[in-house]
Order: sequence, then C-alpha cells, then structure tokens
Amino acid sequence: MVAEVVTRYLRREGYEADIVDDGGRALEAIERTAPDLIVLDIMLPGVDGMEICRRVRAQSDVPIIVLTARGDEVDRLLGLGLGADDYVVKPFSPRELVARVKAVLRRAKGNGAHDGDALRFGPLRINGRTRTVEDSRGSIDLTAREFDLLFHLAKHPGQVFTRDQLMDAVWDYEFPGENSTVTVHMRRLRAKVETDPARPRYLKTVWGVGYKFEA
Amino acid sequence: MVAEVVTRYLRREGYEADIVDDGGRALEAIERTAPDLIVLDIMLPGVDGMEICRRVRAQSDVPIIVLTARGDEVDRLLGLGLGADDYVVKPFSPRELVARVKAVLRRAKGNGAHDGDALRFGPLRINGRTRTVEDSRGSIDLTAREFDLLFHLAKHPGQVFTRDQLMDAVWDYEFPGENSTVTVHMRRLRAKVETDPARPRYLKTVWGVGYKFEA
DNA sequence: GGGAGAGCTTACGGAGTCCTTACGTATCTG
DNA sequence: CAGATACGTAAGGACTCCGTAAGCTCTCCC
Repeated sequence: MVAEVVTRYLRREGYEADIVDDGGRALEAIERTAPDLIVLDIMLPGVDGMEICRRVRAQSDVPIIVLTARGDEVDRLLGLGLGADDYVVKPFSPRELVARVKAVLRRAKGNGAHDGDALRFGPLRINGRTRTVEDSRGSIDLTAREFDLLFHLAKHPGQVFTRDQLMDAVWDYEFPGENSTVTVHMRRLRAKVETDPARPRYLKTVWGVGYKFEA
Repeated sequence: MVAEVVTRYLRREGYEADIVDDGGRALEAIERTAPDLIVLDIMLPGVDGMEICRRVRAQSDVPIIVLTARGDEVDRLLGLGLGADDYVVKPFSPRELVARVKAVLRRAKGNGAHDGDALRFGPLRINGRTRTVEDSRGSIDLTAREFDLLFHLAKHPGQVFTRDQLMDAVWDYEFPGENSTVTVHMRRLRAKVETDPARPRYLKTVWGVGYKFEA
C-alpha cells in the first residue's frame, strides 16, 4: 500500500502521520486532529477526492498535497481550481513526496503568522504572540485576563495549580484579591473554550487542590 | 533550450517571464526587476546556483523554484537549507512546471506577501520604500508618524503591541511622552485607513493590552 | 444517606481602559 | 513672516471587563 510506505517515511523524519482510508471519515478526522498538512490521493476508487479537497478548503487553509495518477491530470485539476498547494504524479518515490512535504510546510510556516510560539492541543491552538485562540469551530475571543490564565495553564500541561498559585502567576504583582476570582475566570474561560463546559476537555478541576490543563 | 520552452509556456498563461543566463547578472536583474517568482536551474555549468539561491534569500522572500537534475539531489539540497519553495526534478514537462509556478504563487499571494518592499493585505498596499499607502479607493496621505506606526504594525501582522512597545519602536530613542499619544495617533490612522473607523478592519484594539494589525 | 466543604453559577457595581474632542505648541512652506 | 500642517497633551464620556458576594450544586467521607 502506498499510504503505509509514505507514512513510514514521514515518521522517520519526525512527523506524526495518520492514515484515513475512507472518504467519508476524512473530513471528520481532519476536523478532529487539525493536521498541519494533508496528503490526498485523489484517484481512490469510490471516493471523490476532489470533493474532499474542496470541502477542506472551504473551511481551512491547511496545506494540501494531491496525489494523482497521470501527469496530464494536473492541468485538469488546476483548471478546476481545487486550491491544492502541490501536485505529485504517480509513480513517485517516497523521498520525493517527503521533500515536497518539507517544502510546503516550510512555505506555510514562513508566511502567515509564525506559529512558532503557538501551543497546539489537537484542534485547539493558542498563540502567545498574537494572543489568539483557535479551534475547529473558528477563532475564540478572550479577554486579557482570560487569555493570560489559559496561556499559563496550557504552557504547563498536566501540572496542577492552586488558585493562589494562579493568582501569583497571572495577576499583577501582589494583587490582594480573593481567590474566588480565579473560579469565576475559569468558568468564563470554559464557557468560551470548551465545547461542553459542564464536562470540560481541557480545563480540568482537581478537587481540593485547584486546576490543570489537560493536553 | 529548456529555458525558452518554459518561458513560452509561462507567457501563454499570461505571466511575464525573463531569462537570465548568467549567474553574475542574475542577482542584479532580480534586484532591478523585483520578480514575483524565480525559477532557478541549479546545475548550470560554471554557475553556482546554490550560491545565488542563498544570496537572494538573504535579501528577499521572493518565492524560488529550483530545477535540479537528479531526484536524490533534492534531499541534499534540502539538507543544505537553501530555502527554496519547491523543487522540480529533470526531466519534467513544461506543464508540470507551470502547475508548480501557479501553486507557489497562489500560496505566496494568499498571505501578506512582500512585493518588493510593499506589504499587501487584500486591497491595502503599504510600500515602505516610497512610504505610500494605497487602497481600492486610491492613495492615502499619511503623516510621517502615522506611516511609521502603520508600517511597524503591518510588518508584524497579528502580533500584539502595547502602547509602550509602540512608543519604543516608532518614536525617537527614549521619547518621554505619554502613551496616550499612541491612542490619538491610532485614532487618526483609523480615520484615514479604515473605511469604517468605528469598526476597524485592520487596526484592531486588544483590550487591556494594546493594538495589532490584522491581515 | 447525610452533612460539610469545595466548587459552580449568577448578577451587579465599580474600576480601569479606550475613545473622542479640543487646544496649544512646534515645524514646515510659501 | 504668516499661514498651514503635524504633533503632543489633557479632560470628559462611553464602554468593557473584572472582582465580589450570595445562593446553589456537587463531591467526598463518615
């Protein structure tokens, strides 16, 4: 199988790589894992790869490399305005594909906002430089304190902080406030960040101690 | 000659294309014409294409597509960190190269790509060399401070600056002014640049922190 | 199962931040 | 030198956000 070989090569280069061999599940998987790049075989039997490409593009700028069977196919695909970032024609060597992946990723990283200092947890992205938070649903507006709180927790995933520790870390020097303030801010944060605030995915309560961010 | 064939194909697609067949003149020509994209044959006899690539990269972010003779060469080039945007292995069809050109240009254009010194954000163009700003409505007259402020923000799209940081960056060394000065300048800038200054498209306020330019 | 403690939820008033405007001074131009 | 332009400051108003308190719910442990 081509996909397995490619996956192995990519992993050897230090990338995480997943295979999805069902067109229907592809979109769901893309939304869930929010990948940095997609390699899409457009000519799989029974699956409309071009439709997937279009749908992904409609909701995201994630780079896409399209695999196609024939060279003259590329022209047709371009004419259709698929919006892929690169096209690789079969047969190709795994090395070539890996080289393309590197080039496309480099390009995507160089332009746009540097995601260098961004923290990523699945579909959740927290960028300290731009102070923005994104999600599979889109960008999330946070107030200054909310962002600082989230950022501090996410910088230390898994680590448990007491309310007092969070006060010291996030609030101004020697702020004499009640620590119930933290509680309220956590609530506001959950309401914005969590899909189900009642049963949080990231912002967990550690009973009797405080809070932690779970990666 | 390969170059002529490629040039003909590109022109047929509506691009302007020039050939420079001398490594020494290449850098001069690139600086003079400020192309949107460079196709560089790295294996020409007597010319160190890799050196050209490096020099261009040192002073510009213009996209570069490198032509190379052998597939396994690509790995080596990548290892050298040339910083090209794509690699095409000979022999290739002109159509394939044109497809690559389109893909790379699409990518470079989508983000706020440098066109020479100019920054582009949709209809808004900010040219640092000529210190001019344009818009779909025409050219916009800014004062010196206003331009410096806008330029500095636009050079770092998405990044949030505090008023103090903007003071340090835009105003003279150790200017002892109030930072409400920044506020007023932002207002004047918005009045000129934004179509709806009350609800700005580019010059965003980040509450409790400062301002940012949104691409 | 019940009580105590911890966390959740809600609402509201005040504090802080930003916007707006106006005006005096400095610099440029004819 | 006179007028125009650009710049910095200050003050008032509008708005957002934050902290607090009070009642409620959940969890833990006896």
